[in-house]
Amino acid sequence: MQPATQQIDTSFDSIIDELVWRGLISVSTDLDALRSDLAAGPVKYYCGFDPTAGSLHLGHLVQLLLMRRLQLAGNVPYALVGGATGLIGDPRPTAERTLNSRDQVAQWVTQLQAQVSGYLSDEGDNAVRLVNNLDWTSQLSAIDFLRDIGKNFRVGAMLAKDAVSARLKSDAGISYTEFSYQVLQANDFLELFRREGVTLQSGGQDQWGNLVGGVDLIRRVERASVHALGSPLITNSDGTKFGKSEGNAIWIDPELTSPYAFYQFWLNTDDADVIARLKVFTFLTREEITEYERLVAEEPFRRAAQRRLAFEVTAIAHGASQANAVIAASEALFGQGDLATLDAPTLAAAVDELPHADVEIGTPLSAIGVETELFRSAGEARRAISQGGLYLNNVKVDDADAKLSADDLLNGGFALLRRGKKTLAGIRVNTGDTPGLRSGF
RNA sequence: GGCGGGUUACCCAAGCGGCCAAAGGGAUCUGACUGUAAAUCAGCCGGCGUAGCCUUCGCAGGUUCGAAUCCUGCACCCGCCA
Repeated sequence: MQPATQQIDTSFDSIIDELVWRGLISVSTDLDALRSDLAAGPVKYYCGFDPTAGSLHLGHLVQLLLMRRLQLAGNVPYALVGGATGLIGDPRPTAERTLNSRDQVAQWVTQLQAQVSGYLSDEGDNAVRLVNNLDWTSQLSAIDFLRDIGKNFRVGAMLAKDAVSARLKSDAGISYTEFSYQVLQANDFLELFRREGVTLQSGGQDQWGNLVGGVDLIRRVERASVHALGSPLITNSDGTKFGKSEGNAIWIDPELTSPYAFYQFWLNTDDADVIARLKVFTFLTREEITEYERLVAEEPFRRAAQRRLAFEVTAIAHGASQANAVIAASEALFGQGDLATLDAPTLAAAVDELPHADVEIGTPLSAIGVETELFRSAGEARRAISQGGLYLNNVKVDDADAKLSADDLLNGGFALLRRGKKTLAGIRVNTGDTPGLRSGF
């Protein structure tokens, strides 16, 4: 199975029209002005990613794909990783951030740059440029900052920004450090405008205040009119937060969220959301997505749209071969066939995709469940078993004290433990070929 | 610097000497129904575990037979005044 080619949909007159159709623009500066600038020739644009963790997550993926679409339309992307802004911290609506060490932030910058460059082409005239705002911020003295930059900002306007006013109203208040964040980000836009001629910044809707901060600053000091695009926060139709599974973020780093878990996340997309997700997260054309819209309406039980979505996004993030491997594993594990009929290599590959444990015959199933993180504690495991929520090789486990026996092993010495309907873990048993010595070291 | 208010389990939030492992809501989780969906209903929801025990209510001490609840000190947060 091959993923869709990354391309723009030529049935649209302008890339802007495609972005609007995909639901990627919720707020913007003058769209018609931007449309004509884009029609006149390649536009240089940027989006910033602050290093607040060692990996980007699905919220960032929206921005990366928005950037990619603009790049496919011939424009020049500048991917900014905020080595400076990451040291300050964007005000969250709820509470003050804990500052991370400089070493930590520097390390995250390196990691995020590597991730970001995987989503944007580095070939041709409009290859991606990686920039770091620490390059122009680290040498700035407090006096320069206050005289040259700060003078352009009115406190009244700064206080009016949603991010700041929300915090002022909350119990947490806001530090001067975080209050200053918007100045740094506005200055980034100005620097990129001056140095590189960047005239468009995109970002999430929650960044809108910061985006227009840059636009205003450039208008004020350079007398130039530049653009900003804000994409909507992706929300689930049932009101829960998008991009979380069991309360944990879905990361694009395969070490943090396995490709299998990543694929399963998308596969479980709600019918009510799946078309919107195809628009945002895949390169399928309008025509193809319209067809899936029909399929969801007429035969939702086949879940064709979810399957395609899961495959496409997994391929974008982890590559086509990994996406196909994960599909094969999912089909083996969720297929109708008897697990006992699966051959050892198929099982081995499937177990490899799952959290798994190497254990010995006689280990209590509850302990295996804890080791594979199916459960947080033995008590939770016992509780689940008593509620009928644990299965060994698709057979419900009745006894909270049940242990793994040799009869439970499938081909190749594997077994499968399942919590609830769809959370799986693999069990591998060392079949005793190795000497049973437990020499001290 | 002064005065007042606050810090409870994943989140919000009650409790104000024993009936408190701690109300209520949300989230997560499990079951039924299903399409590895949604909605709905039911259960669970600190740890170990048959009873029972252990660790928790910002931190450290103290009073008491007994403290999340009272006292002292400390830290942090919010507001008003200077």
